[in-house]
Amino acid sequence: MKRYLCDIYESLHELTWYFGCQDINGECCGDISFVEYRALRKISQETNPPIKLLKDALNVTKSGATRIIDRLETKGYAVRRHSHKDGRICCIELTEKGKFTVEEINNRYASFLGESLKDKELQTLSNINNTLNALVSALRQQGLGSIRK
Amino acid sequence: MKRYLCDIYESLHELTWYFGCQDINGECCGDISFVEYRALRKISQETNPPIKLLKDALNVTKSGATRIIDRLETKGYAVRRHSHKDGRICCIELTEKGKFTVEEINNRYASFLGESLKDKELQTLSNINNTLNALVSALRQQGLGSIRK
DNA sequence: TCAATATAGTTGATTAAATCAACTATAATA
DNA sequence: TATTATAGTTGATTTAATCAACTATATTGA
Repeated sequence: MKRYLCDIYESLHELTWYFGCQDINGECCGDISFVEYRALRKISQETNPPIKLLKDALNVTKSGATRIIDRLETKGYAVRRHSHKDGRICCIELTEKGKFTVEEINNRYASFLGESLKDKELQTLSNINNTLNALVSALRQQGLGSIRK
Repeated sequence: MKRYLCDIYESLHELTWYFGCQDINGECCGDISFVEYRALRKISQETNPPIKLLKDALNVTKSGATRIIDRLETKGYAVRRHSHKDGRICCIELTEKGKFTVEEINNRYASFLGESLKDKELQTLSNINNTLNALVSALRQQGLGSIRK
């Protein structure tokens, strides 16, 4: 049991290295940083999320989130819209450029992954997928909420 | 195939969130940052690695690596030793405090993981482990070297 | 052998990006 | 309607990275 956990932890660390903090061969993100990419991804998965949601998703402070959006806005990847329902909230929306870019980067990572797994059986891929899903939902269940102000 | 890849990529992103960039409930690292922890881990896995190895492992520039070691040294987690074989190289060594700390943090993460998986069969854990290993070695094979100066 | 080149690491200056604390504005509540 | 809570922004500061120039040692090859 302990042995398995340590090995799994070890693997997760290494996976993290590949997917968690860096470009792929220097060609990931053009003029956006990795957190900015993560922000774009999150925005693309939600419908007009408020800044607070990004703060939690990215685990930064709210001023940190404000600034990430500032940067994305300046570079033309996203815009702030005022909420009609609640005047305090601003809803983040991707521009066309933002949508295009997040897709492009997603594809680059996915094809890197595809390249790595190109010799695997379909069954193996399905296994990997199921296993990761199980792992993710176990972790998600346990929580680990945002810890920043 | 494409579908699997996207899902897998999605899971990896989420795993990354849990293990790749942040503290666990604010209680991970005390006075060391996440990259510093990664550096400690790497040092603990090698025998007196030179700075260059850390630069590659952490994907930072060599001056970046120098500074990470500076910090670890100042805080008493590691020391530089001169190589006897090659005067240009300095070998990084963990102090007792460093060894203790990296173990402690490893355990904290592993037990977070263990908590999440506590209801799983041993067989399931074994599956997860095998699957992750397969994934990691596939990625490792494909490369993705350091891209910093 | 020794000049040229390569490698390992450090340092000063700069930049990027985060934090904190104080602030404005709106909404919820009692 | 006064109080409190929530969403977001801003100025000042801090952390930690980069780049370019540097020192020191090792390797190479004419």
